[in-house]
Amino acid sequence: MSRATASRVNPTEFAILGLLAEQPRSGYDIKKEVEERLGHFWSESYGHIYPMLKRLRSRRLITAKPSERRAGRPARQVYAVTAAGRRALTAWFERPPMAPRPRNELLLRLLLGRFAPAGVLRRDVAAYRARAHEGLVRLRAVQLELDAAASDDLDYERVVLAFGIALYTTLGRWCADAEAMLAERG
Amino acid sequence: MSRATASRVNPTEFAILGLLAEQPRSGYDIKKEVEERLGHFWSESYGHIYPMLKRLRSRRLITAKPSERRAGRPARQVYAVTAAGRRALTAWFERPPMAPRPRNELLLRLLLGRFAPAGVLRRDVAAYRARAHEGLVRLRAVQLELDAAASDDLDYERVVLAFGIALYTTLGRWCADAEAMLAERG
DNA sequence: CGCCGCATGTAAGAGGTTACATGATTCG
DNA sequence: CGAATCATGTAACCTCTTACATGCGGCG
Repeated sequence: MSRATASRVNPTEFAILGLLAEQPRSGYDIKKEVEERLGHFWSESYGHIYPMLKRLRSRRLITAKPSERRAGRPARQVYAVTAAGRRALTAWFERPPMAPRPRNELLLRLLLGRFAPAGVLRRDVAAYRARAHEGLVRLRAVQLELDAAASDDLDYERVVLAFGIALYTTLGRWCADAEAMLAERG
Repeated sequence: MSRATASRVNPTEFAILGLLAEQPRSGYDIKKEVEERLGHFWSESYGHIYPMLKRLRSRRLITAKPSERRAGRPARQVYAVTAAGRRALTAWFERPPMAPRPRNELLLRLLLGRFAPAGVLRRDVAAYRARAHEGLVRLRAVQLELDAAASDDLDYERVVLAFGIALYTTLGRWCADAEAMLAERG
């Protein structure tokens, strides 16, 4: 009755749950995995991961157990999803993704460009282009690896990769055009 | 001394400051302007705008005065930037934009695709494509308007518009490919 | 009369980052 | 020995959204 709560879902929670569904990991591993595999379109900080692990555990969506001692490495907790955790993961997929809150500071700056001191926008666009280029280089390297291994399991990785490559390529081209416009002006 | 504070800047603050630099506006106007002109790449809520206006005012970066009565409209506060406000705006341009925290839930879902119930990802990608298409249609309409008015002042608007069009076009294409892959699989 | 658009604001709380605290082990 | 990597966590704080509260005036 009364208020239909339902909706509230925290995507970070499900990023963690999903990574743990792939295989058991520690908080540290999760952070690494996010950086290496999802870095181009996702991010998490320790200060968010650890409290979230605690919370997921208190809801019995994951379990923790200390890993067996590995030669000269500090102790670590390894987390794994429970059956309830997998159900929660499925339920998350069921509801559509939240519309992202758009927030592109570079475009905000450009739109307010008449108030910008000379040169700063060119600098910013150039930096943006450098990032896009760097991203593209890295993703192409990943692409080589993926092309080598022909497995259907990797179709999802491939489609995500294709997104990144298409995006960085487009951004790079746009930056070049934008820089040309800015150069003409100033 | 001790800690070098310096860096902390809130982009919302400067979005507001920038819009007020263009012309004096009320909180309501700011919200409208953000939605209409920046909606594709920026967003703000009343719950953030009003407290921020208060804060900017307490720092003397903006001033407030009640608007003259307009036929049958409620009273409103109109805010305008001070000289100090313009300096703060310039200082903001001086420092490079913050790197955005990447957070694309659709890609997260795709990467965890093996855990998704059948069909949901196709649904999500289709919705994404629909949004891209809708965005593209709207921006093309804006483009027609902009092309009509040939003014250098609008170069910034044009370059931002070009960004949106390039992005939505790329996203639409990628979605089509992604849907093809998903259809093949399931 | 009730709803819609205009208009301003607050309170609670979610979500997330940064900085800090701690400590083991490996490598140069 | 010092630096780097591995590893876990907490506390303070910022940012921002949602839901709520309030009220005017016009229109059907």
